[in-house]
Amino acid sequence: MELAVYEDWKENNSFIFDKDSKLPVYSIDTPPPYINSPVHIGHASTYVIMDFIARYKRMMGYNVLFPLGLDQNGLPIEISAEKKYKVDFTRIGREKAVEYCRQLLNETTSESVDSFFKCGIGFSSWKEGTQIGDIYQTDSPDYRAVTQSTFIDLYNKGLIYEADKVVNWDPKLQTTVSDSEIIYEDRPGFFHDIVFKVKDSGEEVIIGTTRPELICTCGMVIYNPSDKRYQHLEGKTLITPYFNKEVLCKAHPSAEIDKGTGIMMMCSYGDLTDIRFFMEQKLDARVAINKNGTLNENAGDLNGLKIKEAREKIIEGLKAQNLLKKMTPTQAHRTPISERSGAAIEFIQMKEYYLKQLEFKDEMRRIASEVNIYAPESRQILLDWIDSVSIDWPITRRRFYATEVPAWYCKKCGSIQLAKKGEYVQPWREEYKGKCEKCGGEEFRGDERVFDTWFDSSISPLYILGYERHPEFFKEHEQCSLRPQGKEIVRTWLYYTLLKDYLLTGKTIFKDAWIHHHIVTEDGTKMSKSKGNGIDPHNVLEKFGSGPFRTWCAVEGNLDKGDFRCSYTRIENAGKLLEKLWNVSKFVSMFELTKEQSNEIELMEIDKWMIQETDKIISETKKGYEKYDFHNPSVRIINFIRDEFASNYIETVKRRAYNNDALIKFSEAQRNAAVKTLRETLDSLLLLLYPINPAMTHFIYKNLFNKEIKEEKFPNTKNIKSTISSEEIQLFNSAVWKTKKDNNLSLKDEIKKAIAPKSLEPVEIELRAMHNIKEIEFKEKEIIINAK
RNA sequence: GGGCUCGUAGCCUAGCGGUUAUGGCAUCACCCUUACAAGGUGGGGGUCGUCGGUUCGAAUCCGACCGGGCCCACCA
Repeated sequence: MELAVYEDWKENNSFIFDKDSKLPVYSIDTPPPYINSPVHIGHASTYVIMDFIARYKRMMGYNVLFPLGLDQNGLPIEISAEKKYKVDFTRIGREKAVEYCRQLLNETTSESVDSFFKCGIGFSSWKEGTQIGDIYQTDSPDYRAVTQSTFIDLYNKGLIYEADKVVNWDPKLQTTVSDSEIIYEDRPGFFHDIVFKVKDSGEEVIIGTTRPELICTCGMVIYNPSDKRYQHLEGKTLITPYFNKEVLCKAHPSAEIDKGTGIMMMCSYGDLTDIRFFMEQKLDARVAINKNGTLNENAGDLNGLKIKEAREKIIEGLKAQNLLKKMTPTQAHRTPISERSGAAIEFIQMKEYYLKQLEFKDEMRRIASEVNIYAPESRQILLDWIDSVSIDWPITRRRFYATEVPAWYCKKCGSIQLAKKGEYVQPWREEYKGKCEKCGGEEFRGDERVFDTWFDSSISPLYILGYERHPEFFKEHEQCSLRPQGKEIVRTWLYYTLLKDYLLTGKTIFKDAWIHHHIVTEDGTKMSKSKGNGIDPHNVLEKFGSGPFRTWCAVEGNLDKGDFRCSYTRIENAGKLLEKLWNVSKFVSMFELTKEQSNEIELMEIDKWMIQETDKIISETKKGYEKYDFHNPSVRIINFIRDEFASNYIETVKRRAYNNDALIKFSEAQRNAAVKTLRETLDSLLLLLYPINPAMTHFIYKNLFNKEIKEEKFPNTKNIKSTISSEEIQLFNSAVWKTKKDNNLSLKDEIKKAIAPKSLEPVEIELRAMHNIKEIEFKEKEIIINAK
């Protein structure tokens, strides 16, 4: 049933974004999921909550831009293509690699798009295209052209420079590897105790190392400042064994007293600590490892040997000179390993482009404080990250399926030639059309590098708002209303977006950011494919439908405050809450008013009470929804429907609505008032729940009021006051029910006498009719029920 | 190792200085009452992680510790 509703909305482009509309725009920078992996329950939940936001904002009169993006760039695509077609990209060449990626993407049915559809999400559009609101792909020429044009702009602003950088290098696959692809393994190794000599005294200093072949790159020897054993070496010059080079000895806190011999040699590019050390001490890094995993001329007679061979050779050499004291096996030497090849990672230097960020840290702090972050606690993640930024942003990678650096270099003078803005170019396979601006040269080398994935994705808000492509629209709506995203990518996606868009436009790109936590398993641990403890949204949708799932997303808790625990039972239980709404609606739909009847209304006190209570819940809900809090309002609404509306109000006015009781007769106007209040209250409640449960509320609304709920506005308060206290009426009804129960009476049985609080006096007739009370007396606060 | 965050009944959650701690799920008992048994009504269940401190008063503020979770880094 609900799928038919969704289908209908999709067919009729019900939520299409009209960029020429006069309504205020509310724009959502929806995170583009990777399309080649199925939707995870975590994705499904967060997109559902985004849909709550979009639907609520539409009810508030906004023209909501809620586009779906599909991320089709980068490593995940490359890896699955390699796996699927059983090819090795480093062997087959770039042309073919890109073709395989394209093939993979063509063959991938957009399963995730279908899942979002079945969740009842109302994106602005369901068709792919380049108009504002359309489904967009991050690998489309349109998107990539914008990415390239931002590079050109930033380059021309002098914010991008090229510099040498140390990269993770996989010598086996011949490629750079990103940090996330590195795993650490405990590999057995050896501590080699080798002998350094003090230059002036000839004193022997024993240093332990696991990488003796890197002695040639040793730039300094350090010990801990509080280590008494070595203090006499401060400032002395040591001679390295085998290579006989001079290095300085200094105290430095990164040497630990208990490790090895307590004194260590710092080599360029043994590991990342070394790299940082060299930068800090401003030492010249001497690179000894080639891309193919062999040592170079810096390694003296080890030149040309593979790392392993070099290590064996130098050990022999040291032994011969009696400079190797002993080799101690270490069982747990944590070694960085390439996840894909199993090869030990080496660190080598390569030229990369950098985007300046260090000089904008203060500006970024200001921007971080300007964005409204929900929940505010998450702002700290961003601030902490800004504080810890210590190098400019390296934006280039040596990969295949990503946006290319739009640059060529003159073969004659080496100067850079940038592509024209607005065109998507692939310099690695295309010729530069033109002459060198500097020397008039006509031959060029195309840049072979591609951009870091965050360089692409950090323009998503610009892209969806028509940057560079729909200038008039962008000019008017350049601040994006909302960035919804996970907390784990605050330091990447959120930070880089704020940074890059500030550098491009000088503005704070987002008004609000909603930072969500994660969906975890029932025992609070992370869902992971390898453990097989995940919950598949397809199963959930198949078993229960989107209604219970969406309700669960709303009532479970505040996803911006902490993790959700997920299980089938929890979702199933959430679905039960909807049953009440359905039954209540069935009851209310039994009563209708003709035009004449609705003009003849005499509100009784209990009706006023219901209207007053509905007013309260409308304002509370609005307050919550404004803060992207759907949990507290939805729980309140559901409780309200059950406790106040169904159990108390409906039970009380039931007889008045039927008005066919032989003993108690109500006037026509009084009866009409009950029906009107029933219908109007339900109307409001359905509207409040529409963002959470669009299909069910749509269905009821259509049947009951014959109107399209998606075109309705958020309900207004009526400002009617009542003297009845909610607490007292609920307590009184409860007391009667309990007395009957305690006395084994049926609910129809008679109560002889009841004493009720004074405020309930206006409801006397209805209370008597409802509970079958013979005599009722009103006193200040008391409730006494006499059954017999 | 560094940082962030969270510990409230079997499970989840509200409260975040002031009567007897909120609600849901689960559990137990009773009930086909003309919207509703995929339901209704009622009940039981808590030393608010532990230990100190501030205060007339602490779940709430401060400190230490214990235990989850996440992010980052990973050591000659």
